Amino acid sequence: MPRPGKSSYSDQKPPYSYISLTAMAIQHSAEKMLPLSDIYKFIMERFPYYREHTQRWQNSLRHNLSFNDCFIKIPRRPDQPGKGSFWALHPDCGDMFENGSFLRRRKRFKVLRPEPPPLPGGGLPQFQPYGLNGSSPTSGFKHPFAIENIIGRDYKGVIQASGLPLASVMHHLGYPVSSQLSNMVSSVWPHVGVMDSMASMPVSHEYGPFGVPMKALCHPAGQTMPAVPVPIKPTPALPPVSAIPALTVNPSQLCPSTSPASSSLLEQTPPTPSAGKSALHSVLVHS
DNA sequence: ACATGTTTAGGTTAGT
DNA sequence: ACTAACCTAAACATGT
Repeated sequence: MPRPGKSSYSDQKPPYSYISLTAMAIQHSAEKMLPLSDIYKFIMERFPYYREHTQRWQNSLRHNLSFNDCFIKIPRRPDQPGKGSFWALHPDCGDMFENGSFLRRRKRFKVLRPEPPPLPGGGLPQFQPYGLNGSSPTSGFKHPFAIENIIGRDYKGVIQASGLPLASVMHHLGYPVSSQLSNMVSSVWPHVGVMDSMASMPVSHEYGPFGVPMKALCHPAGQTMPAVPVPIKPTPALPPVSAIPALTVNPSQLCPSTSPASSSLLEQTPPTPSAGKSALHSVLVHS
């Protein structure tokens, strides 16, 4: 497998947004997750432009990690000492870019934060629909991947204080519970096992995503939850970084109006045949 | 102290 | 022109 080499784009600013640079770094890692410092390292090693003004762009990058729901934070296990958490890509973020442009993501549906509900036992909460055209929380949205992050962020205190599983809180709010979230957790935390339905979740583990204790993602022992049907769709995988075309031309040339829409990085093709052997590709194969 | 993470605010740019 | 995505700065909180 090709490995990224030393550098590309000389001192020019690469035609990638911070989101795509970060996604590249994460996707290129063996574990599909990286601590912040390694994301910095990946970018600085490959793009000399980012070896300067580190305060500026690293602040922006941290802002992107926190602000964008396509990135999820995964706490370290006790046997993984070090600073900060790992950052991973949300399982549903595989089609963020289209039309050959890595400067801007495809247009997304607007996600509205739900109003915080009363504590459990205080009645059903009111929530705003998200997605377009008033779609319900359980259907019609195209990019639902922000939801678990929002729930986990907004209701972390409730979850931690009550010991309720995140799935229970989400169910309480009227949200579907993504099986992909469970699958991702189990892939990152193999000892947890597969949580493939709300009715059969493991218990007694310490940590999980969102800074929530693992048990909060699982069923309290002895309790059963009503199963919520969740449509399972295939998760498009991000391509290896070697498949991402290097674009050395003016960014305005990156999105020819005649190019067919493409839904994943893997499907991108270089704008010109010669660009196929572009700077980034060449450094990728000379490690 | 410093790195990491969160949030707000304001400006810029690209797509429609 | 309008909107969404993006960039940058900055204040502040938290963790090591």
